[in-house]
Amino acid sequence: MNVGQVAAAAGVSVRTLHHWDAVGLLVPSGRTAAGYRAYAPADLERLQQVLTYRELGFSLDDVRRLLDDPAVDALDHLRRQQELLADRIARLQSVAALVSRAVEARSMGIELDPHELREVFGDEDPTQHAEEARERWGDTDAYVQSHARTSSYSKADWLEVKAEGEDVERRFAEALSVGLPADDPAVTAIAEDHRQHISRRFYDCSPQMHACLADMYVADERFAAHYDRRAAGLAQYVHDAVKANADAR
Amino acid sequence: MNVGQVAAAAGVSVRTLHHWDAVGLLVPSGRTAAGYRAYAPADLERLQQVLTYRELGFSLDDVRRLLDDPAVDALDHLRRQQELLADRIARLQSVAALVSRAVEARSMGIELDPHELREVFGDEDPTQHAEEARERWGDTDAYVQSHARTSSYSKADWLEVKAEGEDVERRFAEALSVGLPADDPAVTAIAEDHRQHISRRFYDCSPQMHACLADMYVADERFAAHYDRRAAGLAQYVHDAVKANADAR
DNA sequence: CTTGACCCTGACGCAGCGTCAGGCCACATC
DNA sequence: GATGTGGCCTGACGCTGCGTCAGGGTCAAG
Repeated sequence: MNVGQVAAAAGVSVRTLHHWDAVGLLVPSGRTAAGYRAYAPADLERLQQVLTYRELGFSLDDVRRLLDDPAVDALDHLRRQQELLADRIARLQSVAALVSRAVEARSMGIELDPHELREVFGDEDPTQHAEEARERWGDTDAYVQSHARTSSYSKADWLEVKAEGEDVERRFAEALSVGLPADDPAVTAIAEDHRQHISRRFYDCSPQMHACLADMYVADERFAAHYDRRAAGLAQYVHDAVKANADAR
Repeated sequence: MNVGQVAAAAGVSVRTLHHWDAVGLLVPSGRTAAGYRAYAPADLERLQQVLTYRELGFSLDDVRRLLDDPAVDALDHLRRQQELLADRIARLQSVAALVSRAVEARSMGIELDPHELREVFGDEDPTQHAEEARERWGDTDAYVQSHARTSSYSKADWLEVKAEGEDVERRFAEALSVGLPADDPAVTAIAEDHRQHISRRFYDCSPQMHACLADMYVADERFAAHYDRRAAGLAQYVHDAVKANADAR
């Protein structure tokens, strides 16, 4: 096979193959009389491994060293690539989950601490963070579902979501200001509306899950601050109302 | 604050701050008499945002535009970031699938043929043209819908989708080879199946939209080449069948 | 007043290619 | 056999996001 065909098959440019040849990463095993590069089947196999390692973010130099190590054979490479890919995918998924959380937080008017964002991208143990995230958010299904839904929301959808959230909060604040106890049926009804808002817009939120969220509203400073900015003690009030609503169900 | 302090605080090099100054990404709001860069609190705030966006993989140019354009808000960026992450995850998953197949093939002593390569890395990979697709169709409802659906597809789903597409193409090719005219009911029926395949798997595709797609199948070389590789004239044939089907509806 | 740790502005280098430029091959068509 | 047309070749320069000197001014302490 000549460069053009190989490039098309591999989804890279001819220039890229030239470059890989020049740096000794993938040197075609033959040339035609006219000097055309001729790629043999073995070259294509190496090409596939180059592509995979490159996809994984290795530098060309690293890839070359990996593939030129005579102690490691093709099958070893493939197995290693499988592991690396699995790690990488898991890591990206945890990043995606974080971004989703940022989107949710944003839609409620809360800015995520950039510090927190950076934690994920730093050189920390990815599994550790994934566990922590799962601990905080309880259910991975909720993530997946939330992401699936919100990723198709238009700007207008987001405005609606925000308006709904606003409305619920306003009603909570009003109930608090007129002195209704948090377990009053009128207030737990607002909590129920809140739960259904989440279920409709983000993910199926059971009363138990909702109670979990409520805990976070007081435990997480940012959420607490968000509510308390509207009215002093609102975070605790919402928490109590949600708990009362969950108990009633 | 001067460069050294800011660099230490932010965990970047002084050279990096120089660079960001030079390209207008983060220009300190003051200079001392001696020409030393003087960073104000507002500069540090901007720095935080730069760091965050940079971690998220935006180019410096993009970051500058994001921060300097008051019309776009952070929510948009986060959502865009969600999409990019979903794309990358999907891509890595398909690479992982290929590697797994390569392992199986290897352990059975079978060589992997170049066609397999193309499936993942080449022009038949469904995620490969994601960037271009966004550029061309990013604003359309169809794109948004398609992305929302496909982002939740598993590896197995993709295999099904591909098999369905394969089947439709095979039937078209067969109809062509036995000499059926493109507007024969048996052929427009295949076109209809094709349309419903798209509607089920990607986005609601009206007959009109389908006709538009058909135009592209002959106009866009890559699509044309894709069909014509299976059988000479197939792109045009599919185009005609789809048009006839659209007219009949 | 010196010393050493800062700061400044160029300027070059690096990866991993994209993108011409200039020229040779291959195959089809007139 | 001439003439396209398109693919191949080898340079060579450009780009991003800085690292890394080089040559020189500045500041606070001793």
